[in-house]
Amino acid sequence: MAMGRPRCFDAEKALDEAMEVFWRHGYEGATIAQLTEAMGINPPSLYAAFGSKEGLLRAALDRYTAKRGAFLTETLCAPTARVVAERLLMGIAEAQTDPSHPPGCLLVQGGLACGSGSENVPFELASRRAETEHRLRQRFERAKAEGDLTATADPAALARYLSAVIVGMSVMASSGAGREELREVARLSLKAFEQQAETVTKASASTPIVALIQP
Amino acid sequence: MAMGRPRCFDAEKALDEAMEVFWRHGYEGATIAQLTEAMGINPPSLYAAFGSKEGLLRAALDRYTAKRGAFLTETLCAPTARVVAERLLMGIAEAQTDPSHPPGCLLVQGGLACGSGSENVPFELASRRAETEHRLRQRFERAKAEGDLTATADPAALARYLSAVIVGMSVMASSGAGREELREVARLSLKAFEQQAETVTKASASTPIVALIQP
DNA sequence: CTACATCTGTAGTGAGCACTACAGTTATGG
DNA sequence: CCATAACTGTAGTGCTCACTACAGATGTAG
Repeated sequence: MAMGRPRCFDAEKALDEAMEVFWRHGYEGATIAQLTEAMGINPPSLYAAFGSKEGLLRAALDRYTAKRGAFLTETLCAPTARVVAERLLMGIAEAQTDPSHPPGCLLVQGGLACGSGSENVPFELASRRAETEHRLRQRFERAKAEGDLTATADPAALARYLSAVIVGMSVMASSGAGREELREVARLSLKAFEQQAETVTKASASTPIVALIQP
Repeated sequence: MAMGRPRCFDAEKALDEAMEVFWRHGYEGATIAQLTEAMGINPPSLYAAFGSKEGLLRAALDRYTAKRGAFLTETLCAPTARVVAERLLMGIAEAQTDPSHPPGCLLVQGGLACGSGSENVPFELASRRAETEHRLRQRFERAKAEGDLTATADPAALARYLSAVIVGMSVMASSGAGREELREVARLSLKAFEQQAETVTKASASTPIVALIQP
C-alpha cells in the first residue's frame, strides 16, 4: 500500500555525530539532548530509527568497529608478526591523537563502569575490544606456524599484551598525551617481540608472497 | 562554648565503602542513594562531612592513593629498575584481581569521560595516575645515574610505558581477565627492560645496599 | 540544669533525565 | 485525488538525580 513519509536525515551522518558525542562524554555522560542536537534531529526521530539510547550506541559502535576493523584487516596483511605489531601500534598512536576526533578509543571512552541499569554497556564494549585481540591471536598463530615467531612464542599472550598496550595508549591519549609520547610507548612495546621473532633473514625467507608474485 | 553532637559513624570505614561503590560503578554511575546505603548514613551526614559527591570522591581517592602510594614506595626500594618494574607489575596483577575489591584500578574505573558538569573528574583521576608515572620516572633517572639502566635509556619513556601497561592491565582486569593472564602481560612488558639494563653482574654491582648492611 | 553547637533522620526540592503522545507533514498506492 | 503509512516537531510524561530545610537528638560549656 502506501509507503509513508521518507526519513529527512542521513542516518550515517547522524551516527557519525552520535559517535563523537559518546566518544567524548561516554555512554552515561552523553544525554539525549546532546545527541539529538549533534545529530540535527528530534528525539522521536532518534527513537524511531534506533529504538533507544543503547540501540543508538550499538549502531554507533557498529560503524566505529567497521572502520577500525578495516584498518586492522589491512594491518594483519603485513609480512611478519613483528611488522603487524609495529604497524598496528604506530597506526593506533596516530588514530588516537587524530585532531578530527576525540582522543583515545571509543571502545574505552564509552565506559568501563556504568550505573545500575546499563551494566551491559561495559560488557558490550569489552566484547568488541576482545574481537581485535582475537584476530591478532589468529594472526600470531599463523606467524608461529610460518616460523616468523619462535616455537616457544605464545600467540595468545602476545595478542593479549598488545591489546593491553593499545588500551593503555588510548587512556594516555584521552588524558592528554601527544602523538610522539604514544609512539615512544609503541616503540618500547615492540621490544617484547624482538626476543620472540626468528632472525631477520629467516623471517624474510618466510615472506615469499612478493617474491612469488614478482619472480 | 558548646561542642555539638559528635559524629555517629566512622568516617574512614564509610570512605572505604564509598570507594568500593565508585570503583564498581564509576563516578557518574554511583548514585547518592547507593553511596549513603553502603556507607550506612543518610544524605545530610554525607554532605556535612564531604561537601558534595565530588568532595566525597576526592576523599575516597585520597584514601585509595595513600594505600597504593605505600605499595609504590616499597616497590621503588627494589635494587634495580628492572626489579622495580617486575615487582610493580606483578604486585599490580595481584592487586587488580584481588577478590575482596572490584577488579581493576579505581583511578581508571572512576571515569575516563564524564557528562557536562563533571569534566574535572576525569582530569582529577588522570592527575593522580600521573603521580605514579612521575615517581617511576624519578626512580629510573636514579637507576640511569647508578648505571643499572644504560646511558641510552630514556627514564621518562620507560615510566610512561609502564604506566600505559598498568592502565591496560587495569582495563583487562575490569573486563574479566584473570590473575595469570595479567601476569603474562607483565612478563612480556618486562622484555622492554631487558635491552635497557646493563649486564646482570654490573647491575648487581650497583646494588650494594644489602651488602653494606650485611658485610 | 540550661544554653548552645553540631549531628541525625524524615521528607522533601527543583532540575534534568530517557523517553513518548499527539497532531501535523509528506510521501506512495490505488 | 483520496486514503494510508511513515516521519517530524512540539510539548510534554513520570522518574531519578544531587542536594537540602527542618525538626528532633545528643553531646559539651558554663
